[in-house]
Amino acid sequence: MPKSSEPIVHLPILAPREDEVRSLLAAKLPASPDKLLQVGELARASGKTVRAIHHYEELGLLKPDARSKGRFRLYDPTAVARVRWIGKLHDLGMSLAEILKVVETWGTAPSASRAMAELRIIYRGKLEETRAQIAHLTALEKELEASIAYLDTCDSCGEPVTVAPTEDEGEPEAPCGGCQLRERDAEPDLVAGIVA
Amino acid sequence: MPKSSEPIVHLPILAPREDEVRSLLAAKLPASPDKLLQVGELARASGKTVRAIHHYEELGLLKPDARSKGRFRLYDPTAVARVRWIGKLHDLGMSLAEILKVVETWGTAPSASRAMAELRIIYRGKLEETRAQIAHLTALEKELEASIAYLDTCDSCGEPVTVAPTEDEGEPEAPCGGCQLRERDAEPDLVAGIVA
DNA sequence: AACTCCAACTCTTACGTATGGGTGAGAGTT
DNA sequence: AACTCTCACCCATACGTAAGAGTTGGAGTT
Repeated sequence: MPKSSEPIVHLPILAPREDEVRSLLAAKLPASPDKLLQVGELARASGKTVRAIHHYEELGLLKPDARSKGRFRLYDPTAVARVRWIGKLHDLGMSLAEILKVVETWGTAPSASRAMAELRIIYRGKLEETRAQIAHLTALEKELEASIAYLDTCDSCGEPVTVAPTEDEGEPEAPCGGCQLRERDAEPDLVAGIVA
Repeated sequence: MPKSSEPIVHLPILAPREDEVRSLLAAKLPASPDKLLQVGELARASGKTVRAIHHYEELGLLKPDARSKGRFRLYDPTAVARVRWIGKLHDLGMSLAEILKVVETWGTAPSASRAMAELRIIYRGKLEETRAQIAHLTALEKELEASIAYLDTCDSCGEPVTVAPTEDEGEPEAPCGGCQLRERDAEPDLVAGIVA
C-alpha cells in the first residue's frame, strides 16, 4: 500500500510570531509543530493504559487533537498533563463522571474567573473530604497498631511461644495463662471481634 | 440436610484441654441456653440488612449456629459482635475478601499462638498499606492546597474579577495579564491539567 | 528514489471482571 | 401477618481482554 509519507498534520517550522503566545495560552492548537503522540506514547508518558485513555475518550473526558490518515489517534504533548490531571482527581476519590462535570463546567463557564471560582469550590470540597479520609485512615492505623501490640504481648507472655521457627508443628497448644487471665475489655476491637 | 446430632462444637468449660483452645478460638458455642436470633433480628441488632448477612455467609464470613426445623437461620447472640466487627473492618477500608482471610487464618491455624502470629502478619501488612495510603492522600492534600492558593491569587491579580455577580454575561473574557505572564511551570498539576 | 516486508502498533466492537450488596419471585415457616 | 427460604438477575465503576483487521515507519533491496 502506498503511503504519501505525511502524518497528516505536519507543518514545517515557521517563524515564531504572535501565534506563539496563543500556543502558550491555549496550547491545544494542533498547529504547533510539536510532535504529536500516538495513544501508546501518551499512555506510557502518563502512566495509564491505552484502554484507560480510550475509556476517557468514550466518556468525553479527552479528545485526540488529530487523527492520522489511518485513523490513529494523535495527541498534543500537553495531553500528558491532562491525563495525569484526570488521574490525580481520580485518586482523590472523584469518579470519572464527576471529573467530566468539572471539565464541562470549565468549558462552558461564562468567563475564566468564573471557571476558576467554580474549580476552587470543587477543590475546597475535595480538600475537606481528603482530610476526613486521612483522619479515618489514621484511626485505622491506630487500631492496627494497638491490635498488633496486643498480639505481641500475647506472644511474649507466658511460654516462649515465638513467631520464629518454633518446634511445635501440627499439634494445637493451649493458650498461655496470661491470655486466659487477661481482661476481655483490654482487647482491641480488631482482636475482640474475632476471638469473641 | 439433617444435621448429625451434634451442634458441632459443644463442650462446657473444662480444664484447659486442647478442646479448650478450639472453643476459645472458635468461641461460637451455640450450646448456651441463650436465645438464638433469627436473621432479621441479627440484622436489626447489628445494623446490617438481611441481605448483607446472607452475603457474608455466601463469602464464608459468618455461619448460622443452627437452623430451625424449617431451615431458618439461627444465630448465637455473639454473632451481633461478629457482624459489627466485620462492619468495622469494612468501614475502615478492608474488603470483605481481606476480612475473610483474617477469619480463615484464625480458624485454620494449628495453634493459638500460630493464629495470633498470622493475624499479626496480616495486620502488619494492612498497617503498611494504610500508611502508604495516608502518605498518598497527604500528598494530594498538599496539591489541593497549592492549587487552591494558586486559584486564589488568580482571583486577586489584575482586574477585580470576582466570583460575585459580575456584569459580564455571555461573552468570554480574556485571561488577566497576570495569568499571561505567569510561568506555566508554576501551575499546580491540578490546575495545569485543565487549563492546558 | 521507489519498492517490499514485517514487527509493532492501533482500530472498533463487544463481552468479561470485581465489589457489595439490592430487588424481586415464588414458596414455605412461625 | 410477618418472616424467611433459595435462586437468580441487576446496579455502577473503571477499565481488562480478546478478536479480526488495518496502519506505521524503518530496514533491506532493487
